[in-house]
Amino acid sequence: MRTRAERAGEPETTVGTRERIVRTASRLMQRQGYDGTGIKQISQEAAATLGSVYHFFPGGKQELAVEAIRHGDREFAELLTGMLASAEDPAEAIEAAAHTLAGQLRQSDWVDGCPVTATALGTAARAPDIQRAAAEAFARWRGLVEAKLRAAGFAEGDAGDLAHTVISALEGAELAAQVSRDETPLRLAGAHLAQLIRAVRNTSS
Amino acid sequence: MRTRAERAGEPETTVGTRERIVRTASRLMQRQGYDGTGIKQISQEAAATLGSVYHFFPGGKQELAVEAIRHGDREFAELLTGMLASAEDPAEAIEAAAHTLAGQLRQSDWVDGCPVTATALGTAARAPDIQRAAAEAFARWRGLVEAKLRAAGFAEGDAGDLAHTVISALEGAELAAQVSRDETPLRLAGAHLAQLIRAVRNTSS
DNA sequence: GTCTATACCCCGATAGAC
DNA sequence: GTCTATCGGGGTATAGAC
Repeated sequence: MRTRAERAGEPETTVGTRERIVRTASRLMQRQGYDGTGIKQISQEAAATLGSVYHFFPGGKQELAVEAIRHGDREFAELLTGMLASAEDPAEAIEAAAHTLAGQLRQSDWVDGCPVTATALGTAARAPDIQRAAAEAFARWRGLVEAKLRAAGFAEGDAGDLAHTVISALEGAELAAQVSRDETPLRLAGAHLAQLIRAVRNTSS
Repeated sequence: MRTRAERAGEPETTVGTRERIVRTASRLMQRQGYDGTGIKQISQEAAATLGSVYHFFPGGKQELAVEAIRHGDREFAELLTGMLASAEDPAEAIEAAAHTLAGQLRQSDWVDGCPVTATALGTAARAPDIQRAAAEAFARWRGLVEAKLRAAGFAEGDAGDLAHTVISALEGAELAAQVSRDETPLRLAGAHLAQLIRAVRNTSS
């Protein structure tokens, strides 16, 4: 049951148990993956009992993973929205976003990558719910990039296509940066995506 | 101990136990990740006993994971070499590679993605050996792309930078295609990478 | 809603015969 | 090199008091 303050959307100093569990699950699965994260670990780090976890998530670990991915989805969507607003020119904004991601990744000692990839990878075959939630996250992020390009005057087809590649390249570059513990892939992806966006703009004008 | 035929590099109809274990581990971890794959499952599907696994890999699951990643590394390097040789123009070759990857991914019902990503993700913090093996794989693949670009006349710096983004974008697009069960991300990444390569060629000439 | 206790199973790893 | 048996621990999930 949600608290009154949560229903009203009011700010509160302490977070409800359910939200604490979701946030902890999202953070742990982002770093350790679905199978690498135990429900007991989640309950302990969230300062909740095992009974509370199954009270809020009777569907068990799978249901919790879906909520964790949705949480990461919203979280990254907010971050991306802010990054895209940092410059009017979409090429500049995307390049700035890549640099921001690189900085955050380095700051976490290369452990906090994409908040849905690690959870979704390896579970796709077993858990369609998790795969669907991850697909929705990617689609939402792509929609944000597409809107930014449309606002800058890109045609509908070009904007949608470019948004696909922007998200793919950022995902892959973050992955490569994590694996190699080096922000070079993200820096180069940002520069090349900016160049690509400008090239598409020139060909269609 | 390797068999005489293996030492001599001769073809043989049956594969040794050690190689069978490595191949099975590589395939299973590619689909299920490190924590999602059990040693017992590996030994069963490889038609080997648990004792044989620990005989060949006294370092246990971690040592086996490192060998599985190295196997996937070599395997994909061969595939990539073939794809890059499909056209003289690197832009055409990369786009063809993306289409080939899309076809293979679809053929596996979206489960056989990158052979090292799933294994490496989530274990980087715990197992430096695995992270290092994954980084070496990415570096090798990047080297192959860089050599292709250099052979086509690209300057050293441009070739290295582009190779980074080519690998990142292909990785990310394969990930996105897997998650969304749709080959669109790979198709678009191929087309955009070709466009980017041509744009860089024109700016430096 | 929260807590403890526990059922039940599979995990990685080892021992030692053959 | 191969095989079986087993150990100790942790996994998910449930039961039921409070």
